[in-house]
Amino acid sequence: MPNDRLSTTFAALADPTRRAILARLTAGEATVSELAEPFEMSMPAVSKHLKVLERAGLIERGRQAQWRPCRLETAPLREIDDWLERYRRFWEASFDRLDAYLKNLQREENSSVRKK
Amino acid sequence: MPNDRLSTTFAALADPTRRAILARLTAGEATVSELAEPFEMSMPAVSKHLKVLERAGLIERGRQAQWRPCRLETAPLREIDDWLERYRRFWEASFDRLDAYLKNLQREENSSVRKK
DNA sequence: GCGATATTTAACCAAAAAGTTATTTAACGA
DNA sequence: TCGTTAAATAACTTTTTGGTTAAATATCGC
Repeated sequence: MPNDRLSTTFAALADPTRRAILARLTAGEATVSELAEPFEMSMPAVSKHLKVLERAGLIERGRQAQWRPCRLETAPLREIDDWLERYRRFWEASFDRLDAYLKNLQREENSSVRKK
Repeated sequence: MPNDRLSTTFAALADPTRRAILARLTAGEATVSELAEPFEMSMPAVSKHLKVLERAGLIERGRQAQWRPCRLETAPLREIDDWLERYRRFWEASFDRLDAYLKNLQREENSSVRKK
């Protein structure tokens, strides 16, 4: 919960409900009730999730009568994309991919053996 | 704190200490003490951060005598990169960038007016 | 085997996250 | 103005996070 921008953005994205809300908003604006509909949780809970997204700058809210339509704001996602840049070279070379693939295979084998 | 992979990764990245550790590891493997050195916090605290990174699959740890060298693992970052894909079209067209820029200007004007 | 070094684990604490229910605010429509 | 609908806020609870200090574990060098 540090308050620098990147931490706030990552924290906001570290919840599947909030990511689902963002995904829904790629289809266009939606009201709070519409956003809440797919989830088995109370409206105040959704309201809190929206506040987290808003404070992170991932959504903006307008006003139309008693509705507060939400829309997606991608600036913070762009910042994450920029942050990732530094790490891309570690996977973009194809030999790195192969290497990772092999390590992954190995790791999965190990863990399934352990689980037995 | 949900336990799906994306949430775990985002949560791990939502802390500046942990991101600094990852950044350090782009320069190569490092021991726990080496990683701890720049921070004003106890070793156990760093150890906990490393455990969070390890559980997220962002680092792997080896053994050399009494040292546990850590190295970067980028697979989870790749997953974030993939997740971002869906949102890229919202900022990649140049008119979107201009649009965002104008909205931003507007918002800043509004909020400074409100603050007066 | 013993002392030193590197790291983890245990036990604890304060603050924050994520949910609840009940209440309040805001705006509509008749 | 009154009832209804949409949403936010208040007050509260439980769990998680991120830190602490003190103790335990593992491995080296001798």
